[in-house]
Amino acid sequence: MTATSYLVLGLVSRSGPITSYDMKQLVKLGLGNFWTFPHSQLYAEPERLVGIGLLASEQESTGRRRRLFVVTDPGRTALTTWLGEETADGTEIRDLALLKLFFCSVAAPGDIARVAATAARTHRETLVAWEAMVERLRGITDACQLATLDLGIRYERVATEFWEEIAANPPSTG
Amino acid sequence: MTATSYLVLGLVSRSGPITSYDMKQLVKLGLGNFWTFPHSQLYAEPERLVGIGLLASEQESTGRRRRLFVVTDPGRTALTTWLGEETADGTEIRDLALLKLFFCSVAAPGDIARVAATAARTHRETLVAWEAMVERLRGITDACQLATLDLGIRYERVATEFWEEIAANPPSTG
DNA sequence: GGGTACATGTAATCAGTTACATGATTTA
DNA sequence: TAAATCATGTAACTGATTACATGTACCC
Repeated sequence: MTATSYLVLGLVSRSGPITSYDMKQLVKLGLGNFWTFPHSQLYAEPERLVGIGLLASEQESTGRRRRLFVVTDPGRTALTTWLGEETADGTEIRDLALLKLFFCSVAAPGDIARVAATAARTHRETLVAWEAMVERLRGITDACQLATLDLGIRYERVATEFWEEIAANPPSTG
Repeated sequence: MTATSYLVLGLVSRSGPITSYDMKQLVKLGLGNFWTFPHSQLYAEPERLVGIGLLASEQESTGRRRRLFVVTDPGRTALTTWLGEETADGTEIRDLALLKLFFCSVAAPGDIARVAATAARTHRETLVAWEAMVERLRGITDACQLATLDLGIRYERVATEFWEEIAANPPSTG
C-alpha cells in the first residue's frame, strides 16, 4: 500500500461511487496541487485495490459504460486504521529551483537571481490561486480539506518571501 | 535527465572525484533531508551518466578499489545550462500526515489530534536538528547550500506551528 | 577474536510516467 | 458540421525502491 493507494481509498470512501475521472477532478481541487501524479495512476491503482478486495467496481450498463468504484468493508477498515496510525516521517519537499539553488556555486553569475525571480513569481501565483480556491470551497467542503489547503497557503507564503529575498540578494556565486 | 541526474552531476562537479558513498554523505548534510532516495540510486545513476558521457569513472588500483567519479566537460556544460534555465513548476510537498488530515472527516474522533501531535513533534525535532546543522556548517560550506537549508528551516517552522494548532484544535470530524 | 556498525555494491520488482488512442460533448 | 476540448482508458517503459549480499574497520 503506497500513499497513492490511500489517496484513492480515501477519495472513494468520502465520495461514494465515483469514476477515475471524478477522482481526477477531486484531486485538482485539493491535494493534487502539491502532490501530483498522472491520471493514469487513477486508473491503475483502483484496479489494484479491487484486486485485493478493498474496492469494488461496477460497470454502468448504459451510455459510456464507465467504471464506478465503491469502497468495501475491508477497504473502509484499512483506511480508518491507517488514518489512526501516527507517522514518523517528515515532509518530502521536491522543488527543482531549490535543487538549482543548492548548486548555485557552480552556476553562471546572474543565473540564480533569474531562477529565483521566476520561482518567486510562480509561488505568488500559486498563493493567490489557492486563496481564491479556499474562498470558493468554504462552506461547500469539509474543514479537513480546508485545513490541508491552509498549510499549502502558509508554505506558498514563506516560499514567495524566500525566493524574493534570494532574487534581491543572491548568495555569492563561486 | 531526471532531478536525480542533476543532483549527482552537481555533487560530482562541486566535490571533485568522489565515490557513491561520498555522495551519500554529502546528501545527508543537505538536500537529503527533504528530498530522499535510496543509496542504490547513487550507484545506478552515476553509471548512467558515465554511459552518456557526462561523467567519467576510475577504479582505485589499491585497497578497496572503489569507483571514483569525475565530471567531464560535456557534463559540466550540461549542468550549468540546466542551472540557468528557469523552471515553472512549483513545489511537490509529500507528507503522509497531510494526506491523513485531508481525509480526517472519515477518521475516528481523536485520531487526527494524535496524528497532528506526532507530526508537530517530528517537525520540531527536524527544526532543531537543522538549526544545529546550519551552525555547524556555517563557514565550512558555501552560501548556496546554507540558503537551501534556510528554506527548510522556515518550512519546518510553519509546519510545527500548523500541526500544533491542528493538534490543539482539530477540524471537526464527520 | 567475535560482534557491531560502517561501507560498497547488485538484482529483482514495482510504482510511476510517458505516450498513445479514441469516444463523447460543446462551441463556433 | 468541423474543430476543439473534455472524458476515458491502455500499453510500454524506466526510474525508484526493496532486498539481498559481502567486505572492512573498529570496539569490547
